[in-house]
This record gives sequence, C-alpha cells and structure tokens, in this order.
Amino acid sequence: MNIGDVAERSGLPAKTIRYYEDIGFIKPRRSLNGYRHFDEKELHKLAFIGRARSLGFTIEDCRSLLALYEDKERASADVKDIAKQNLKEIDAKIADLKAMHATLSHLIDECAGDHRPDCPILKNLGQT
Amino acid sequence: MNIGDVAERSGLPAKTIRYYEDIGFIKPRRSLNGYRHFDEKELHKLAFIGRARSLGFTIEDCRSLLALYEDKERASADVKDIAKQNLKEIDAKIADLKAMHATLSHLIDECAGDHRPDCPILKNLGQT
DNA sequence: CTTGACCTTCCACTTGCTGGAACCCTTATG
DNA sequence: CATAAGGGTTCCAGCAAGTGGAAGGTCAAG
Repeated sequence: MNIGDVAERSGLPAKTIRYYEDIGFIKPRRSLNGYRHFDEKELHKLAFIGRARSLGFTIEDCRSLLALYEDKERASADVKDIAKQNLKEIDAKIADLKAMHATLSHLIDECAGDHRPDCPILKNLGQT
Repeated sequence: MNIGDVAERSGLPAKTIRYYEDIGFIKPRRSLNGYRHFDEKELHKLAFIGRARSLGFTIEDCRSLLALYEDKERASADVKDIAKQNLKEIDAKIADLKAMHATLSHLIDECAGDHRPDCPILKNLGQT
C-alpha cells in the first residue's frame, strides 16, 4: 500500500501519517522509487492510534498504549491506569466547560441584545 | 506600576503580559531604565482579557470584545453574538467530551485491571 | 561592594498537526 | 512522443497561546 491507500483506510490524512513516522510510531519500508510502502500491520497500528487520539489520548498516551498493546506480557491494570487518568482529565474538562457555560449563558440571558449600548456581558468582564 | 505588580494584580504571568504587548493588546510606556510602566487603565484591560480568556474566548474574540468595550456606541447585540457563538462551541466541546467519557468509562468497567494480559480497552482500540 | 530580586531582549520549545513550495514518478490520452 | 493529471517525496513555515531559559541591565539593602 502507498500512503494514499493507508490514508483512506485508516481515516488519517497522509500528512498526519508522515508526521507519525517522524515521531517514530511507524517505520514503513521504501519502494525503489522512494515511496513509503505499508503493510497491514502498520495500517492497523495507525488505525489504533487514530482511535486512541479520537478518544482524547495524547500522543504520549498512544506511545504507552502501543507499547502495552505489543507487549504480550503486560497487565491490564497498566492500561486501565492510563485510561482512568484520561477519564479524570475528561471529567475535569467537562466540569470546567460546564462552569463556563453557566457563567456565559447567565450573561447572555441578561443581555438585551439590541442596538442599545448597555451590555451586562461587557460590564461583567470589565469588573475590576 | 512595573510588570511584576501588574502580574500580581491581574493574575496573569509577566510572560503573558509581555506576550499581550507583542500582539498589540497594550502599549505600556517605558521608564528611563527601559522598564514597562503600566497605569490603571492597562491593568484593567489586562484583567478584562484574563477574565474573557478564562471564559474560553479566544485571543481574537478578546480583540473584538475589547474593541466593543471601548466603543461607546456599540450595540449589545454585537457582544451577545460573540458570546452566543462561544457558548455554542462550549456546548459542542461538552458533547464531545461526554461521548469520550461514555466510551472510555465503559471500557474501563469491562477491564479487570489485574495482572492478566487480557484487556478489553486495548482489544477495542485494536479492532480493525 | 556585593547579593538578590527585579527587569530587559531574544530564541527555542510546546501539541498535533496543516499548508505550501518545489520537485520526482506513473499512467493515460491526444 | 509530449504532456497533463494525479500520485508521491522533501523541507520549511505556521497555527494557538503562551512557557522556559539564557544573557544581561537595574535597583535597593546590608
């Protein structure tokens, strides 16, 4: 497979795949013409990374998960720890966003939103 | 005020304040020794930006909000539009994070988390 | 006089890509 | 055979929104 096929099958842009090679996730062989040549295993690995990324795992998380994935001896507890840590971060982000939501929607409700210059949103932001 | 005082009173790191000068939010005068010299107005502006940023407004949003803030003729509707757009983005982020949360906590629940190598989290990520 | 706390500038790095330029390779068509 | 389209390659730059650090100037106290 060339990079375009892998891009299509993994759902990742070709640029991203080259980037993932740069940072050492994959090491595809090269054809005589210099093109990257991917096998199923690498496609699989890229798809794995793509799914992990879409679940909010960082690149470094992916590195750990991949290592665990390829280590037949690893304990599921190690993986669970990473996932749990990730879940905690997700929870924190949700809490933050909810607080923002509350403040902002309160301000929006109070704002007349007409042509008059009086605006509680700016008033609030400007409070020293 | 020197930058340290402003940093303390605004809650922004000095580095960030210099950065905000770089991108044109403020133009503090300089003392003879080259130190930045801030007045209350600039402190106020920085605090305004800090609050807006903590509500999730981007730097570009802040630029618009500041312009509106300093324009006595502006209609509150303009401000409300920016805030509403922001709220929409917050909602979308919350929805995304909730979806991640659901998937991940489901996987975590299914994972034994012991020393055995069988792990549903990796199994799921590896599904081609 | 020296120490330590400030301040200055500038450059590099972060995260996770993305865009573009300039160029090479392959295949199909006029 | 020329050429054009549509792959591929490299490298360089940039995004947001700062953060870290080096190298150096300034100021007040002991």
